[in-house]
Amino acid sequence: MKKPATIRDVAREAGVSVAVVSRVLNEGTGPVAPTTRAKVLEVIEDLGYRPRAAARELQQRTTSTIGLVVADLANPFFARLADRVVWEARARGVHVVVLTTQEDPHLEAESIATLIERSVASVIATPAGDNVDKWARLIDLGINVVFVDREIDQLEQIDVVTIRNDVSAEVATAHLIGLGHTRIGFISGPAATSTGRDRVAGFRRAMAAAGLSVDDELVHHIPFRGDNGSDSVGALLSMPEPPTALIVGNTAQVRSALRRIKQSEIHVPEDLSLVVFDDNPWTELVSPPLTVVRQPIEMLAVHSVDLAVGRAKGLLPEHRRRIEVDAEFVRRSSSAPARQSTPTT
Amino acid sequence: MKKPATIRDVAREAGVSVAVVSRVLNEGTGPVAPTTRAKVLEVIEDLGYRPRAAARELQQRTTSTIGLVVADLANPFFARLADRVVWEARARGVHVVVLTTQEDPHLEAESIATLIERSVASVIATPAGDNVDKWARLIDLGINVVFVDREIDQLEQIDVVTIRNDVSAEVATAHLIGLGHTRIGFISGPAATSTGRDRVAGFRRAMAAAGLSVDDELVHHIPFRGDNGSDSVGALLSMPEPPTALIVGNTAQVRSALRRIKQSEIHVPEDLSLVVFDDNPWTELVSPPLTVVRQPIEMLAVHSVDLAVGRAKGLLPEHRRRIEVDAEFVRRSSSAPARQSTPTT
DNA sequence: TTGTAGGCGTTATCAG
DNA sequence: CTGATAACGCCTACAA
Repeated sequence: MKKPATIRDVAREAGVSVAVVSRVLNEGTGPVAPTTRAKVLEVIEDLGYRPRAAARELQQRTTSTIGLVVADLANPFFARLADRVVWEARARGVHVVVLTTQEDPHLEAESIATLIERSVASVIATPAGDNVDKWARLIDLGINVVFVDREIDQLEQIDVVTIRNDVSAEVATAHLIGLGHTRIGFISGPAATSTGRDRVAGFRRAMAAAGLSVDDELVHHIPFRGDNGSDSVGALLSMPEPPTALIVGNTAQVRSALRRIKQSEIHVPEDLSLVVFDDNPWTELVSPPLTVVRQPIEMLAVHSVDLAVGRAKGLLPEHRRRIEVDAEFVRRSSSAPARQSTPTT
Repeated sequence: MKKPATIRDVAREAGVSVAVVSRVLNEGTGPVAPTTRAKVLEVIEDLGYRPRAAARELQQRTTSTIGLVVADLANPFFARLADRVVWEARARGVHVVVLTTQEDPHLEAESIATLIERSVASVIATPAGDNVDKWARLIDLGINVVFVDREIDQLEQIDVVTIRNDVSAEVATAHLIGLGHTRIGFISGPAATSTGRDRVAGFRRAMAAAGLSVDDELVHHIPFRGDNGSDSVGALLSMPEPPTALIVGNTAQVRSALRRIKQSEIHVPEDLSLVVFDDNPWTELVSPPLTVVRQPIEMLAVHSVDLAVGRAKGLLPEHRRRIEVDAEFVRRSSSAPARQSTPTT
């Protein structure tokens, strides 16, 4: 266990000053004679020298690290987002510190504190909805924040990358209406989240456009964590007049909801048409393959990293940016025409 | 965008020296009068002061950061591993820098270099199999390395956390043999990986124990990435005498394999019994629900973090540790008794 | 119990 | 083109 070589070791060994070594390390900082440069590079190689990140960060103001704050990586949506973010970041030479919050505002606050300590250049996050002041403080400290997927209304100055949630829900709803469904259930995220609200808004808009009224009992706002998807499905199916179609607009609860449906006597799509917000390869492997609203995760990630890194390098226009990407509606076999409406018992 | 307060600001504001502030920051470093401590804490709160991580790391030798090197987060196995690692690490007050390699040795080497620069305390990794010297160098620099899931034989001094791959495969195979199958296909990972080899070894052992010979054409070593699972299944099913049972021991290829089976005319489990290495909630939502070898990801993560953090704090015995955990065999409906063996066409 | 001063490894400023 | 040298923010002997 030998201690790592420092820039001084390299300088001595190469017979030059540390300043010169520093210059060959960060090209463009200053002039270096070709011969000297070669010599230095050779020594660096010999000693296996690597500049110490901590020392750099200390004297520069910023870091080549960005923080990624998501609820949890066990959720395929976040996992894939994280995967792309890490990948895109690497391509730009920056590292990613991943923090998970389990949708817990307290943990989120803690994560924010951590990111401040690490003086990251930027952070990409899917905010839970609270901690408005904490996020604001981050901005205040000059740390660039990019909200992805979700957003917080009060924080208007923060960059946002999101899918068109309302439109996506609208399309999904219109699809079902077109199939003759009139009683449609909608399971969404918490009303405190932008996605939870926007999707329901789109749903209502589509219903209204078709001249259909919405039975509020059919609209469920449920948390992302836990097994509420199952409960919601249970409640919906045991209604005196159950819906003939269901949209699960809460990606994290799709599995839970699906499990409950499988356990019941309900057949999809004969008894219940199903559309879910999820782009998970497994959705096409279940029976029947699910009609889905596929979120373009890659796009979300790319844009987020672009903003995060771009801001850090200060080469983006001052004003806050809001990037919306379209989700893709993929019709498969879980949605089908409504049966002749049978009068209530 | 005001610049962050430093320890000096706090000291001045509190009317004490930086040493005192430092002491209240790291309790136990030295004595501080209760009143002074209170005053300092108050100022810290007021100024929203946060010690700068880079400065700390610079003068201390080590970091409170560990690196996690996995192939990609889009793979649910790694995603869940990462999730637990991040979580367990947080519980111990350390951060995680996640790096992905896409199973590419070159990217892996790059990741290793990065981790050296960041002078992380430890790294948890699923090594691709090459880069033996690079990993060794990490050790040489005093950075603790923990291999999880896979390992590299030449690196005997490195801590390892893994499931009992051979036994798991043996159990799965014995299960199928018990159901009357004699021609069993096995799709495994690359022969260059420990998991790829060990699982096949277990498979062969079980076959031998039952007095069955193994047709080498039925054993496929395929990469983790790409769509080879589908190809393998295709090849297997189009053999003159196809297997009546199949074990997919390459988690990353389960989906690909499954998709191909669904596309074919083959019925599971009537025509083909199926057992896969995967613990993914979706495996029980497909039809039929899959019989699986469930990897205890949480255990792998916990032990890895324990080792990584424990080593970093130097409170673990010198000698290298090797932790093996049992995988859980979960029988569901994709495996069934073999039909009366029909003679070859 | 508290304060002073030196150093951690780099980069940046300014003379040579 | 190259070389001293002063920060960067924090910890830690060593003094007081």
